[in-house]
Amino acid sequence: MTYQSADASGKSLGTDVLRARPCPHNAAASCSNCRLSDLCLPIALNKSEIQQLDNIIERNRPLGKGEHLYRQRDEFRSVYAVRSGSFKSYTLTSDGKSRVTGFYMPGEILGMDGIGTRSHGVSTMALEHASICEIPFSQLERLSHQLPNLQSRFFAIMGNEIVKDQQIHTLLSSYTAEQRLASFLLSLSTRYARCQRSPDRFLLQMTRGDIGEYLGLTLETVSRGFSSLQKKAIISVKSREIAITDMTALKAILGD
Amino acid sequence: MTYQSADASGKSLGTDVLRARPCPHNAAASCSNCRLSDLCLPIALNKSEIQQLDNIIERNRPLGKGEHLYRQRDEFRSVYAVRSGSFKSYTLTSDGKSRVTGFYMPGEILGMDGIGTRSHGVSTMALEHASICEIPFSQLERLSHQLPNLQSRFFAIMGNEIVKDQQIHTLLSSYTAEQRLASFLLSLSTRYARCQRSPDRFLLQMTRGDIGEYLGLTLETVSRGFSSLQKKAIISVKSREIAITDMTALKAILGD
DNA sequence: CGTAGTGTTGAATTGAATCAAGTGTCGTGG
DNA sequence: CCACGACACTTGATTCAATTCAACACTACG
Repeated sequence: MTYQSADASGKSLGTDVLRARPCPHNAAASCSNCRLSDLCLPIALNKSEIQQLDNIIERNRPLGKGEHLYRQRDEFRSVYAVRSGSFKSYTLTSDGKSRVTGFYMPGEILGMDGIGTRSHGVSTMALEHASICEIPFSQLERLSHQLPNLQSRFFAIMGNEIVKDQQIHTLLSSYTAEQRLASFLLSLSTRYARCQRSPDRFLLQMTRGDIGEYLGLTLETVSRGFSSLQKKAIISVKSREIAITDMTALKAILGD
Repeated sequence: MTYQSADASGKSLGTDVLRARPCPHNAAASCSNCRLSDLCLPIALNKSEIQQLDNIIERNRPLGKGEHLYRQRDEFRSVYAVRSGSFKSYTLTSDGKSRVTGFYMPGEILGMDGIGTRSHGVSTMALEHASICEIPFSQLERLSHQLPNLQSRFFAIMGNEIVKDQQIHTLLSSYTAEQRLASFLLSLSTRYARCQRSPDRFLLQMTRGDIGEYLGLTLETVSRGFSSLQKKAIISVKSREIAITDMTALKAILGD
């Protein structure tokens, strides 16, 4: 289900913020008029460059909740920009358990795990109705070769991905359960803000189990963590709806 | 201290393997005759391309043990290829503790954490006498723009770094202390093999504390883990010297 | 020779996992 | 339209793996 219907439950935390402005599914038929263009691949490209990028992008049919964009071991062909909705990437461990490696929101690039190995190291699944821009990598390489700005931009995107991964490394190797959750919520908050949505009131599209698999915790610990943060009046939780009521305190949990 | 002197203690685990073939410090004055060229940046480049790459590389004076290559928040200028010796990258957390984000061995590329942000997110320090090839990034970008093979190669290197980081994410979020150690030793083993050194007999250049900071464990747990693996006759440990005596069993620890 | 850094091991403690029970919600099909 | 089953979530009790605290051994080096 999408956030709209969840909000329609009547027991929602608050106003219509959660219902407002779903990221556009069909609106943008090109990068030029996509309102995510200032946080996606096109940053730092001029009009004609964006036009050329546009030409190689394939805008496929939207994915339904639970549908896979690609699966672990699939041959790598493309990277993807999230246009609307959200995704999770995950691996299956040798004993069959799944581990979430990342969540992706509008304007973010995913699928870069296949670039070096030519095969995807993780599976990626839509967490809700979602749409993507598919960017065939061989064409992206060819175009990057013609447009220095695009090459630079893609190097930067990959560099940022590396930084993000290193930060998670640090988080997993030294934070307590509550610190991990605080950090997770803050990350969602800034990313929602980036795509013009409320930074202190949003709907989780993933389950407690997904969050746990991402943060190295069990779903019970995630649930207890939310309860505990709520008891401290730092957040307010109603099932998937989160409101951050004391941003300062939330940040303080990460260490003073 | 270098591995030579440690080996000279007289209580070494075995033969002269640890002493043999230190990765060359001064030998390679160019990529063309560097014996790491088949695992470093030059892979997939032809002779003339390697020549051009060579021209932008700066081969600085070697670093002594404990010296920094760059520090967190330093302006980003270059990426680096390890020529000899080994390095650790680490961050300082808000409460002053350090967390190791990676170890780097000959032929590996480091410093990519600065590409997106234009400033280094971690500090990098030599774990022993070591030498590096500095590759000024603006020049690398310019040259990549001229040489599609180099652009491809660097995309691949960054992609592999992302995959490696995701694997560590999985490791930290689901492995036990002993599994983390087993995985760490296996990683070192394959990387030593790649640079022509023994895969089952090597010297750790990092402290138990470093390993713990990398794997999200305390140094005591690392020490106990080594002792436990030794008791099971899977490895043999004498301070920094490691011999893997039962590779199959070591791999089996990671899950059947 | 003494000191600082590194490593080992033991005992006590603890934070999160596991096990378990129960509630709430949603979608489906009768 | 309601009942049913599947899932998601919460909370409590217990267990356990790793941390913390502590003491001591080894090595390297000024």
